[in-house]
Amino acid sequence: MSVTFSTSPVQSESATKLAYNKLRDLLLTGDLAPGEKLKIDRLRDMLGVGASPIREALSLLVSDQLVVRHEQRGFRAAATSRDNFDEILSLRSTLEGKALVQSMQQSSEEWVEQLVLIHHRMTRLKSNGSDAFEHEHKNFHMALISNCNAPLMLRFCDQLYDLNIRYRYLAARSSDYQGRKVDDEHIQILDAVNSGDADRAVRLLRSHYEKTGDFLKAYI
Amino acid sequence: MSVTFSTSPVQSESATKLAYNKLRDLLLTGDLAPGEKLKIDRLRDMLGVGASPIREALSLLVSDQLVVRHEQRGFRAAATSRDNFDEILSLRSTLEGKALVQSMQQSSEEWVEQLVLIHHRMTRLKSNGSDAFEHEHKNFHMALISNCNAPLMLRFCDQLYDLNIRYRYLAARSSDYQGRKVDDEHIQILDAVNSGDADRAVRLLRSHYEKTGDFLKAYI
DNA sequence: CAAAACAAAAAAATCGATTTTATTGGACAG
DNA sequence: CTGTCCAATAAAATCGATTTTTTTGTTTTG
Repeated sequence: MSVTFSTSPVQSESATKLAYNKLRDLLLTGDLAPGEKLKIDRLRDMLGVGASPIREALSLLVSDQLVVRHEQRGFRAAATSRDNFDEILSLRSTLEGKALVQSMQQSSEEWVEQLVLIHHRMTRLKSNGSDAFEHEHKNFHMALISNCNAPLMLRFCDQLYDLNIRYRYLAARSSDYQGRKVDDEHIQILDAVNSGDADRAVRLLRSHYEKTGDFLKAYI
Repeated sequence: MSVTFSTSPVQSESATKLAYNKLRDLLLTGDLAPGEKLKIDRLRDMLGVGASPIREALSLLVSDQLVVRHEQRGFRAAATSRDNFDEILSLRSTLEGKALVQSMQQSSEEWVEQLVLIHHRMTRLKSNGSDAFEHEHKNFHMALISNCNAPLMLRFCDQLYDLNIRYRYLAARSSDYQGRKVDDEHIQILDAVNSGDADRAVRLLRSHYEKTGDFLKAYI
């Protein structure tokens, strides 16, 4: 396969995709606060693209549940609530538990090696809440369940992860928030996966979420 | 509260919502076939609205998993596959099972009465595959789990219902498809709900899906 | 003074036209 | 022939302007 370099070597992404990524980021970090009105013109100025890509991106985010649309009165950042947080946790527990079991049932050498690698990369970045760490942390959690061969479930888990992390960022805005030490738990889960003990892995994963959940609830 | 009739009494829905509803319908029934290219111009002509609402509606359908978007090469109706069908069934079983248990745990007089009413309306329309019946059938299944007080889960179940029903419509296009008799099963589930036996209700609901699933698999 | 009616402003929604990108169908070289 | 290159076409993506709807603030009326 030959590649031409006559045109730009970097695949320039579409304005819609760019808007989608930036908006999602702003929503997850809370720069666009829960419940906030999302005026097209303002976003147009912020992101430097036209109204059409903005509206398309917002439409994508509607089904991601990060944005709500009110007929003829525009878009808003989805609200947050204690109930919503609890539900996210409960659903993650159910779905990721199921996905982890399935992943382990068809475990493979490659998958486990991949997990170890991603875990290594994540720990190198420390749990300092940097964007790079957050990215690898999501990577790690998704990798843990990625071997389940169930794309729909993974898509739901991905969505739920994002909905969940928004609460973490919101908590981080609180002045007295201190990130929780979690790498011990990650290592234990990884160990259970490695030893093929699915029951233990799921139990640890759930406990990991419960602990993080209880910790975060103080800041909601 | 007073109502003026000086303007149209029917709240005219936005072009986007109209496009969304029509497109979803076309996708669910298979009029827009799995894998089919969805050209904006063609849809524009079909639905009589401009490109912007079409693109917005398609973006909404992307996250609904009924449409896939390929960067710079437009939209396609999501493909179907045996694996996809199996996964939908498995997820419905998990999520609706959970939702039904939660609904029953906080069961109320109103909710059960609502169920009975919706079941009545559904049976009156016979299981003849008419649009009206299909609508009530979805109503019934959603009502069954609607008391769970878990909007995210309901949203997932709604999505999965739609993904699932597409396979039913596709099967119905096969010349030798005969709809399955299902009302006995509905009645049994309703009975279990009414008697407060959650285990039995969930068992029956799952068996209902398994039977329908096995039946449909012959036509995939 | 409270509530309705209206006008002005702002914002959402939509359209038509333009720009960018991908696809198609030869023409040509090896 | 077979694959590469190029031009013509088709389609996607985006923009700017227009239309429609909602919101806001003011005035009028009972």
